[in-house]
Amino acid sequence: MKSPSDTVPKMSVHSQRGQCAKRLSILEAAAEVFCRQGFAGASIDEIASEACVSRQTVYNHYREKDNLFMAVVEDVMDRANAMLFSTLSSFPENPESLEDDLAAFAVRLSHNCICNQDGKFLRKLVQSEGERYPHLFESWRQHGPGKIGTALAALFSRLSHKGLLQIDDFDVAARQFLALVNADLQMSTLFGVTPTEAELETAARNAVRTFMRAYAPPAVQANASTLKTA
Amino acid sequence: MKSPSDTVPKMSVHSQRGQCAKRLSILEAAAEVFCRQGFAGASIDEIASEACVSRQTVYNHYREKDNLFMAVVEDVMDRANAMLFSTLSSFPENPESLEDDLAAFAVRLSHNCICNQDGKFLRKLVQSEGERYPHLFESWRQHGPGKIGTALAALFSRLSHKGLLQIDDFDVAARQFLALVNADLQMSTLFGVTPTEAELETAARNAVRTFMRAYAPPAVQANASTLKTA
DNA sequence: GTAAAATTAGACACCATTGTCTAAAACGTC
DNA sequence: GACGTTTTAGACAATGGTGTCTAATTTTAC
Repeated sequence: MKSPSDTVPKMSVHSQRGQCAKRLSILEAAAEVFCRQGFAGASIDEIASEACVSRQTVYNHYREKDNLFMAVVEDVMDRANAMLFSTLSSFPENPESLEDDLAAFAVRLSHNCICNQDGKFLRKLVQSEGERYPHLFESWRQHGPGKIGTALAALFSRLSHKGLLQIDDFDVAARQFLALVNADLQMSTLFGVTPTEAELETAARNAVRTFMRAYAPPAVQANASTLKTA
Repeated sequence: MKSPSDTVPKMSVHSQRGQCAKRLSILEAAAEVFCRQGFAGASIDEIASEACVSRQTVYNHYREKDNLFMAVVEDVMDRANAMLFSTLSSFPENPESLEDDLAAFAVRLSHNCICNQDGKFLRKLVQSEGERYPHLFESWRQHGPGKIGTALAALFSRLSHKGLLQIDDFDVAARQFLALVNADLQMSTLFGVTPTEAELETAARNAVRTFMRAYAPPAVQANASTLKTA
């Protein structure tokens, strides 16, 4: 559809903006409604109304409900993926204080990838429709945030080689790190409440403290012990 | 409706058994279908057919869909609750080997309360309908398996007072224990696959090892350290 | 300003589902 | 075997959703 700009600069930015705005508006509303009501419970009318758009416009852009659903999933996954990469790139590879820096990283991870709207959507989605759409689950695991575990494992492996951590199984450690970060947030996230920044920090502190106690090398572990008993 | 048994022993056990069997069959099928399709996606026809019962019979017993749904939730919660209590009562209060016994307990917990059909149902349910039916979530948290954390905290507190563990915050430790046990299983449970007994045991071992490293008192911790380096 | 494209409201056929009703059949008790 | 209860199949109206169509209106491009 895209024509070379030299011959046909027909569709100006403005026109695309108009269409694009509608598309985005629909996508956003659809994500919201699908997340709230599930696929079967969501109606096109509701989505259209929430997007401030006529029902017909929805059909013009996305032919049918299934199609819209797929588009929403793809959109959310792309965004979540980008956010995940961006957050992972802030992993403390040369930490000043490993515990502090890991905790700060854990907060960013919760905030950007787990507790936000996209994270919530994907969790609900994979949980409720993952069995019926196996390719959805597979795509989530391989190209989406599901691979977060693998990525973290690689990062921990580097810290371990530097002698800052003492880890035997990086994949297990990565999964445990994630699990610990989630431990205090699960109640909130399950219910759909976004935790406050303070809650996020407390959860991260608790998680990292336990993680460090389990995986810090002897020297640092001794340090942590004295801190604990102090 | 119930009449005193001295005047009207009309309905014999047999007749009740017939009705009871139908009721249970419907309840079971409904749980299955609601779990698979969600509330909106489940149809009475499908439930009736899966229960080998006519649609009218479903309506005779449970008037309307909402009512049936509530009944299913209550039934599953009661069963899950009973199973939870039963499993918690097997917590190793006087352990021979704390690590081994905790791991065995973790396996029982996963097997009986988390990875079974009821656990899966409740997780999907609370995740997908918890926001729309707040009382459902509240009931899950207070009277259902949601309080598993609190119960575990009390048990850990006893171990801690005995000097077998060194825990500062029992609630945090309990949540972390559960999170660690789930860490390796989340992928499977999210997808809906029931993990094998071997996977359960590996997951439990990994979880308890990390938990012990973080919370074992100095003497035992030294022991674990030597084991680790050996 | 004009023409093309996009958007809108509304009507529409179609289908699935809910919940009711009825008459026949099956089951249980006595 | 007669009676009351439960179950069943099927028809049924009502509802709400999907997806299509059309004609009018608005937006955008030039």
